[in-house]
Amino acid sequence: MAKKKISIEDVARRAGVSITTVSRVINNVPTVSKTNRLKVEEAIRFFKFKPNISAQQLAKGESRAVGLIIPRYEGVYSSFYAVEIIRGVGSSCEQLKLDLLLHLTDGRELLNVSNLGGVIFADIIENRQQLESILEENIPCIVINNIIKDLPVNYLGIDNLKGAKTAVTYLVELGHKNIATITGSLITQCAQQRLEGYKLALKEKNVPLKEDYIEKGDFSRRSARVATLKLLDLTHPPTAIFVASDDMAQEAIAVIMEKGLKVPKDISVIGFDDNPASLYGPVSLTTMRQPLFSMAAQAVKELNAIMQGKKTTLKAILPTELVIRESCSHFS
Amino acid sequence: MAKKKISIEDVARRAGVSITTVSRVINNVPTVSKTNRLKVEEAIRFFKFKPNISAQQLAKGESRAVGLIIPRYEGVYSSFYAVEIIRGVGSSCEQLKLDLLLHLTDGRELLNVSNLGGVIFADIIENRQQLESILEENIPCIVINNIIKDLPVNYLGIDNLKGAKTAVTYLVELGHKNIATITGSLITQCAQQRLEGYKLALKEKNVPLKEDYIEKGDFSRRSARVATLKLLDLTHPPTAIFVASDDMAQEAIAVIMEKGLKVPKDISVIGFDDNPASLYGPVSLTTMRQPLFSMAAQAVKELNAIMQGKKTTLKAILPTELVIRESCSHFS
DNA sequence: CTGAAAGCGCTAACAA
DNA sequence: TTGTTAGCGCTTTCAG
Repeated sequence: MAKKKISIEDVARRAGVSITTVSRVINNVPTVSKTNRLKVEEAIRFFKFKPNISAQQLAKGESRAVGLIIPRYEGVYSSFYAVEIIRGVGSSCEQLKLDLLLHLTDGRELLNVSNLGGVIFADIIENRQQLESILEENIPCIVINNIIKDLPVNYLGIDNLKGAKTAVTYLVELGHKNIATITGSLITQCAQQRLEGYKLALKEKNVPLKEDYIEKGDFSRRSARVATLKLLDLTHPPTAIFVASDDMAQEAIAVIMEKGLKVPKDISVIGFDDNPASLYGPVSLTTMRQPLFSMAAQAVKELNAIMQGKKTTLKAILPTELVIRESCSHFS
Repeated sequence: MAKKKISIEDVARRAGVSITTVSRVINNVPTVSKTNRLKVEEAIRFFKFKPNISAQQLAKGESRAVGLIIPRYEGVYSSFYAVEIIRGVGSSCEQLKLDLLLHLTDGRELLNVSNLGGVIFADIIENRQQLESILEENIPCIVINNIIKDLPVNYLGIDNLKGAKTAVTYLVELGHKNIATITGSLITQCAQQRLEGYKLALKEKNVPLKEDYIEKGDFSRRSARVATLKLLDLTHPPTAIFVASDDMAQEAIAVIMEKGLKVPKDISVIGFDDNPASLYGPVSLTTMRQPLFSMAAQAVKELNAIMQGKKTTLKAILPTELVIRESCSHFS
């Protein structure tokens, strides 16, 4: 902590007022005379005084800091996901003047949130214990990117099921019958849901499900490459692939082109994310847009409202949107 | 903050000891009898007691939290850089049981670090004021990815100049005479240094510098695409390109291939980063490896040492390393 | 080995 | 509009 110790008292002395008055100025309490306010402000500037946050938190019994808990599973970081979440949360925190405490966790130990005003869980993977313990402490909390029905918790998720269904239905309606999928890491709820949506769409459209057409990836480009190669090697390769992330979809397209095939002429590819990078490949990617950044930003706003007692619960699921570009075409 | 208020006092009462003894147990002070220690531990478990961090900080006058300040310039996040830094810092903080406070900043307002034990600046871009003010406060501080000679500050940088020079020299030694470069965002020191290194290498090898061969990018794939197209449209297009980031290099390769040219047969491309994604394109990328993750992780360790008074200064520059893969070949 | 008591820097009644 | 005073929950002398 800071070595020098200019405290509220020094400021008070120089301004010739009580520390209470200084405190009032700091906290923008209106009942301070103009003269005193000016004197205090001068003294603050003079000392470059900044209030001690720990003391403020202790005295007020509240905090303007939010904790962002990110599970540390293999490949979170390569998945475009973590970055968007951190950006969204960070940007909203900056706007609302909230401090942001970032916690990468393997879920093994409980969190001490005594200096936090609220907590955001960016997905829940192998760390339900932490969530449950936070819930007991009765501190404002929101889970994002995960829909949790069996716990009394606020969440803000994305409709991955419907998103995937929309994507695959789109492929079916383009005339495709042989539609494969490359999944994300199935320890995540979103990857599970996207796989579910894939199955559901086929079922509704009476397209038979082939186990060979389901390739398990883990959101890494590497896994997408392996998966795509396997799909291309099948006796009856698919004519369309639904890939669980844009990043993996880009890799799939690269592999397909390396084999001398064309996208979308020979094989259609649809992704999931709407990663801006998808615009600048050899073929611009048709994809399902999911609002990660705004989900994260909104979560902070909602959390802030809850922290201020303006709101109590939140259970919301954000929609995705089909973005049609060049990587899918009619089956011919 | 937590609504329930089990304090050290509750624990003391249940254990039948003074709060001082409880405090001793919490802080692992050895002078506590085994019986008392056990009683206290039982009570802590019973109440699921977690010490109030703000109170601890206030009483101790020190903090185990480090602030990571990330400048908010256009495109930080698309640059692989921020993610690696956050990962490295986050991972080290977890190991050392340090809290991590993340602050995305546009550099406009000063930071209140009263609840921090130390600060890491991830690059300095338009926020020197913040740095200078921190320096005045005399709080442990390290700047990473930036070499600052004119301020008495600890830094841990990367030898971008030499790295770029090595890369370009490698191209020259492969027989190339027409070597272009696509720069990163020149408001960053690293991009400037890489451009400098490019020029230096050409000079040393007596290869004339052509202004046409210097294309300004900004670390985004988009900018790389534009730049590459311009280079290919020149009357005498380059036979080799040094690109300031792997991400941009990948895009350059994509563009080159779209034009029906081959990498490295027609044009050699070398990147900078050693982004794992570079392995999985159509051509695996030759690049300069820079140790971002470990730089960040090391910064935390050094900062921790400084916070504990075990060390006082740090001025270090980490080397880069040429990683030869498939995207460069002899000029023929 | 243990506990009483004095603060850490600030806020929040309560009086004035 | 202002100041006095009593804490917030914890650590840390200092006696014992």
